[in-house]
Amino acid sequence: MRPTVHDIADTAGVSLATVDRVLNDRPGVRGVTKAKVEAAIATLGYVRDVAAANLAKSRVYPLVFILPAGDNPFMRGLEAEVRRAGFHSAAERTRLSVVPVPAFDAAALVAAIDGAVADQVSGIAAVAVDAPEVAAAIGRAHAAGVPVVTLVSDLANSGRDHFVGVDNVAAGRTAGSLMGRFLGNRPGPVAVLAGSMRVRDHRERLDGFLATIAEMPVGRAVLPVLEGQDDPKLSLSLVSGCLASTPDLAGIYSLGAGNQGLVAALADRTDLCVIAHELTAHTRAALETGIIDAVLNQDAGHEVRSAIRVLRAKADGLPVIAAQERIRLDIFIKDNLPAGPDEDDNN
Amino acid sequence: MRPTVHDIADTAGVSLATVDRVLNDRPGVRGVTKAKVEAAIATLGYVRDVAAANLAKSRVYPLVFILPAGDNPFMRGLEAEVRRAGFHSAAERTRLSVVPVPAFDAAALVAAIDGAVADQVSGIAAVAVDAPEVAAAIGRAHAAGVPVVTLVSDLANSGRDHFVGVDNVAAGRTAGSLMGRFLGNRPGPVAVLAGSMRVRDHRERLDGFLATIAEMPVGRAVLPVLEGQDDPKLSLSLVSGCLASTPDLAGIYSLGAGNQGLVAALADRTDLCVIAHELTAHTRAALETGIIDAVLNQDAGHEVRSAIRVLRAKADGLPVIAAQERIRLDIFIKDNLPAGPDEDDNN
DNA sequence: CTGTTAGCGCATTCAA
DNA sequence: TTGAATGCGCTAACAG
Repeated sequence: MRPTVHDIADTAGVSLATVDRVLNDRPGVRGVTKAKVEAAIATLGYVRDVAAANLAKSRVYPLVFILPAGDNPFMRGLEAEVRRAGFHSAAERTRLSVVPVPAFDAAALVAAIDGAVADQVSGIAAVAVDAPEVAAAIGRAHAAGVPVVTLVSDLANSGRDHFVGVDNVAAGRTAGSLMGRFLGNRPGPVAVLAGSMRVRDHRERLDGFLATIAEMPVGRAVLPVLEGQDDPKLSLSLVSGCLASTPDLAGIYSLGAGNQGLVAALADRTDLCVIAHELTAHTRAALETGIIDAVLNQDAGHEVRSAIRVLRAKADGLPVIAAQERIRLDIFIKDNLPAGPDEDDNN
Repeated sequence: MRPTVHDIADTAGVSLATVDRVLNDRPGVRGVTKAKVEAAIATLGYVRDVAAANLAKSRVYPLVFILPAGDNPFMRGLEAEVRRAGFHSAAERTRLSVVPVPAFDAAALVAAIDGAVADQVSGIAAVAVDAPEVAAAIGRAHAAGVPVVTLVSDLANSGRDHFVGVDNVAAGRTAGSLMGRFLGNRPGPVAVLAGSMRVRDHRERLDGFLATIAEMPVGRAVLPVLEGQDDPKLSLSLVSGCLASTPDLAGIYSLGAGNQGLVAALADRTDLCVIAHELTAHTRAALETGIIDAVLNQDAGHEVRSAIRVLRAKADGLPVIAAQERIRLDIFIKDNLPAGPDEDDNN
């Protein structure tokens, strides 16, 4: 059997309580005693049974996810993943809740953050809106000892403890690279559809995309960004207008919002090279029919689980293993589409 | 707080032991009593705390991974992931071990399987070799009540409980699709490098690839398969020979073995479209220098963790959630390469 | 500064 | 057929 706290207590000649103190480095242990215990730990190769530890603690960790309301499919997917994680969170002794706030509404986000702090939660995950008052609220939470992670869209200089999301510049580069390869030497400009240039993740994706297109051997123009405000109708009309006014359009890069309008505007035009972000019912269907050529995706399930792990670690004052919490950028084409509309695992 | 067994016992007016009996549906409970308890469980919305249950059981699950020896980087990566999982497996009360067997050696694999069964392990994960005696050994293990999962390469009709790995036909299709798009209307045949056509996963990948290439609007010839036997030198000479004898060669698809020789043979030829399987040090470097255009990957970490979950579930007689255990096929290009040589999470 | 003791939620002997 | 009591490995009062 694996060594237990009793074993180290015995071989170190101390009591359980003392062992526990050095294990959780709590104060009130003499240097020599501590050394003895640590020696015993080392020689026995002790590893703490976290399950038992959590059981004994019987502490619960109320974690709150502050997510944009509305019917953005990706955000709704995130929420679904939180609920799914909540189901299994029993063993982890976490209590998950979701607080919806109007999208792009800095004031509402600030209120939600302050509210969570007032509620004594042990961690906050929020999709950041890029505004100074939001940074200030995050700062207050941090000052109050409540760990905060930004989700999907980051907010630097806010004092957030961690960012859970993909490298959006790399995502843009990936899109540009695929677009360039798929188009080959076919002439014609490409268009870009964004939700809003006021959100950081979209800006970063665009930067990466433009840089890669510029590096291509084949020169290619990028039309001015279409801002669809995540509104299906507006997105549809913008894309339709672009198609009408640019007969030689070769491709479209959708930064992540307005995919429904985009697909509607394209109808059955499979001749363009279209690359979009986020795998949802709309993009999946369009991928299958050939309207969209590739979808770049961040796995909402992985993000939620990573956020939970990070918040718990921060709440316990434990270190975060950065390499383990890196969120991958998935590339999907028609042929490697995961089977169901249901998402995956683990992790 | 969440309801516990005590709460059920109280509201049902029975003892803990009785509650436990119906929870784990063990014999020795009258129908009426059982009904009362089940009613209490339902009304209270009880969910069992698995961590506490495992702690109380203090049962350990010795699981053995039978992996091909040798220096195939992917297999060594798998082994590394088993060790990594073993580190965290403490909380899961699993005891992981790795048994190396010579690659492609059916007899050795059979011996290893029978040995594990003799050792009373509670589960076996093995990279299957496609041979009847292996199927028979798996059948014996199954008959002895030891669950078996095949890893990476499957073996149907063997009675294995589950297969952990990617859909290799879809993987081949993905490769063919990318190859076709990247090449566009550039003329020239493509070559295929395999380890051996005797392993099922390679055969399936080839099938998918050929099918997709055949469906392409641009007709394209596929040269006879080069079998490198997972030997760097042989692979190198085969590819070199092919390059010499086929000046208009447009692309190469590497089914998964011999990437080191492939990269060596290509030297600094970045004009070919090269798609390979498995992200290793060699393929990663070649992706960065442009020798390889895309790498298809199955995440070894996910596979190992999935195998563990499945074996534990089988050992406990619990159902496996198929959707949750599906292994994804990752596409990597230069731009979405994960940062470190170190792998990830979760999960 | 260190040790004793009593649980956390569940499984499991051993009695009744 | 049912129940009482004990312990899994660890944490946390509370004493000393």
